[in-house]
Amino acid sequence: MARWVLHVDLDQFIAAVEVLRHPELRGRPVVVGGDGDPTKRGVVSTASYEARVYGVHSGMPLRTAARRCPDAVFLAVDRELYEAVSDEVMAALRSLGVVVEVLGWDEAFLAVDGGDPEAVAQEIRDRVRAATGLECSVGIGENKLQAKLATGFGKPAGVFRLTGETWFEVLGDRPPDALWGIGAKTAKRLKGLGIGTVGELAAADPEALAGEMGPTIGPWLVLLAQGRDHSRVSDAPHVPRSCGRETTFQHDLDDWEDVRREVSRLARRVTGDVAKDGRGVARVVVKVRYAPFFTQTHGRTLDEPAREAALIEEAALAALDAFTGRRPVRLLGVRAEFVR
DNA sequence: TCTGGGGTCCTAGGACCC
DNA sequence: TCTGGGGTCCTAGGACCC
Repeated sequence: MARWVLHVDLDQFIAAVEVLRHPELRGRPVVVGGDGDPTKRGVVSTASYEARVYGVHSGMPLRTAARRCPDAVFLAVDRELYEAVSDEVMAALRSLGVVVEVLGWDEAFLAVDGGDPEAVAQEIRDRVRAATGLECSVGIGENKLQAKLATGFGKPAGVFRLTGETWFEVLGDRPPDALWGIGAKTAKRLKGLGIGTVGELAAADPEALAGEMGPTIGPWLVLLAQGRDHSRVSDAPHVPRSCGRETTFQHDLDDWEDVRREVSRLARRVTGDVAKDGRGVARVVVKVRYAPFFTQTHGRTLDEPAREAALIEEAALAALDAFTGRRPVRLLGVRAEFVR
């Protein structure tokens, strides 16, 4: 195993890419999300640092962002552009000749040998800037978990090293949801068990937590809090387990005939994605989110793996029949699971 | 005041089988 | 009145991440 893991994370990636193509926006609050219209349903994908000062952040409804920062420039999400720039970033990282594991558009792990990881981190920052004009931050750790968490302390445009030696000094008194994989729900459950910090979680009994949180997750949480992680940095190409499409409607769908028509449309879009993949589909799952933001799913397993549009659409409509509620619908989704 | 779209993995309960 | 126990598969829901 390489001595060091480096985690590279682009700073405000989507907003920064938009500023690159609209240089006149540099220094202004920029919010990218939805179709760029903050009066519509949608959330913030990324806000520039100038917008974050106003309390705007990822995941926030666009309407809320517009209220908090009325002077912000709102832009539509442009996936193809971000994918293209992301490819340039990853190519710059691979030019170092090390194993690169891509994690979405704007993040990667690198396995690095040698005694001066800070020098490698600076080299990474220089190469990414030269190739794309973008700034990134780099976390250095003895494993992926340490490196990933280190990056947050290096932002923006910095480098931070987090090791087994400094782990508790840096994270011990923080709440468990500072960790990668623990969110608000799990943090709240842990709090109910008297565990309020990373240090306390690290000292918890894995067996006892298995009883509370499940046989796999319980013991894993303790390892996470101890900063232990034995997973390798891997450049094996990612093989998707499923592919899906979903839509939130600007106005809730009241008429179930409209719902059926939209499910058919989504199923045909998914069929298009499936055709590009080439593998067969084993199961089709339909998701319905009703107006009060309550979500249900139902699926249909195909008699045998298939790629034909008619069969996938038929399975989606059959799955839709399992929904008996006829309340207004705000979101529909169709997901195809590939044969394993 | 509202809450996207793309995913992954784990859990719990029921069905089913021997 | 009592009605095992273990293993596996399937399904829906939950939590999390970018």
